[in-house]
Amino acid sequence: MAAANLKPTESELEILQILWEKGKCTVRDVHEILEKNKDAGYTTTLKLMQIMHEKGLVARDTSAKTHIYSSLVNQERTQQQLVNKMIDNVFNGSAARLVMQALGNHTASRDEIDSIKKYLDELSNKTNQ
Amino acid sequence: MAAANLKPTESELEILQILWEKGKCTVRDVHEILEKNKDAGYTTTLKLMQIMHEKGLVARDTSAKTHIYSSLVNQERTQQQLVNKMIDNVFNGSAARLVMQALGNHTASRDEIDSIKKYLDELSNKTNQ
DNA sequence: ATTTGAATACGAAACAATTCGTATAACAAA
DNA sequence: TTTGTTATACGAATTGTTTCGTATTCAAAT
Repeated sequence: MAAANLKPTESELEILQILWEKGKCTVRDVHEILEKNKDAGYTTTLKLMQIMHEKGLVARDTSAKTHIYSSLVNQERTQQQLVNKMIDNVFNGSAARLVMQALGNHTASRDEIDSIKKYLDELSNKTNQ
Repeated sequence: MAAANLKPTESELEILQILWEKGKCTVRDVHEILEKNKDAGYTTTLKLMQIMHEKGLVARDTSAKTHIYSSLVNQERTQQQLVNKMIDNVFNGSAARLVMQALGNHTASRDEIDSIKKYLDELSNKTNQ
C-alpha cells in the first residue's frame, strides 16, 4: 500500500487524533482512550487499526508480540485537507463564512479571540503590500 | 419520517447547496447543475432526492407531474452542526485552531479579513461583560 | 389513437465502513 | 506441562451510501 492522499473516515480520525497526541501506541492504549467516549469492542479497534495500516495511514512495529502503531500522516496537512473540503462542500468556497460560523457558537475564550485577532493583523499586513 | 437531526451525506450536501441557492427545483434542474462538476446518471440524482425526501431533508410538491423540491433544513443550522462536529472531530475542540487553519491556506481577501475582525470585536465585547 | 419523450417508482447491485465472533499464537504463572 | 491471559488474524454479518437498469405513467405531438 502506498502513502496517503486518502481521506480518513470518522473512526480513523478518532484514532489518528490519539496517535497524534500520544505518539506511539498499542492497540490497547488507543482502545482504552476510545472507550471513554464510545462503546465498541477491542477487536473492532484492532481491525480499524489494521485497515489503517493497509491504507498507509499508520506505521506498525511488529518486532515484538504486541505491535506498536504510530501515525504516518501529518496532522496539519490532514486538517488542512479536511477544512478545505468543508469550505468547498459546505460553505461554497467562502473561508470567511466558515470562520464566522465556527466562532458563532463554539464560543471561543477571550484569549482565543485575541490570538485570532493578532493572527489576522499579520495576515492583513501581508495582504496589504 | 420526522424532521432532521440527521447528518446529510456528501451527495446530499451537494444537492442541499443547490436547493439553498435556487429555492425550488425540479430533479432535472438539480441534475443539470450537478453534472457540471460530476458525472452521474439522471436516475441517480432522482433516487438521492427521493431518499432525502424520505429522510425529511427536503419537501416535495407532487401536485403536477414534474415534482418540485425544496430544502427543509436550515442552511445555517446545518453548517453549524457540521462545523461543530469538525471542531470536535478534527481539532480536538479548539475553534481557534480551525479558524487559523481555515485562514492559513484559503487566503481570504482583505475585505473578508476586515469583516472577520469586526465580527471578533463584537464578540469580545460581549464576552467581556 | 398511436408514438415519442420525459418524468417517477422501485429493486437491486456495487461499494464502503463498522462491528464482532472465533481461531490461533505467545507467553507467563501455576 | 497445563492453564489462563492477552495478543493478532481473519472472515463475515450488518449497515449505510451511491449507482443504475427497467418498468410504468403521463402528456404532448403526429
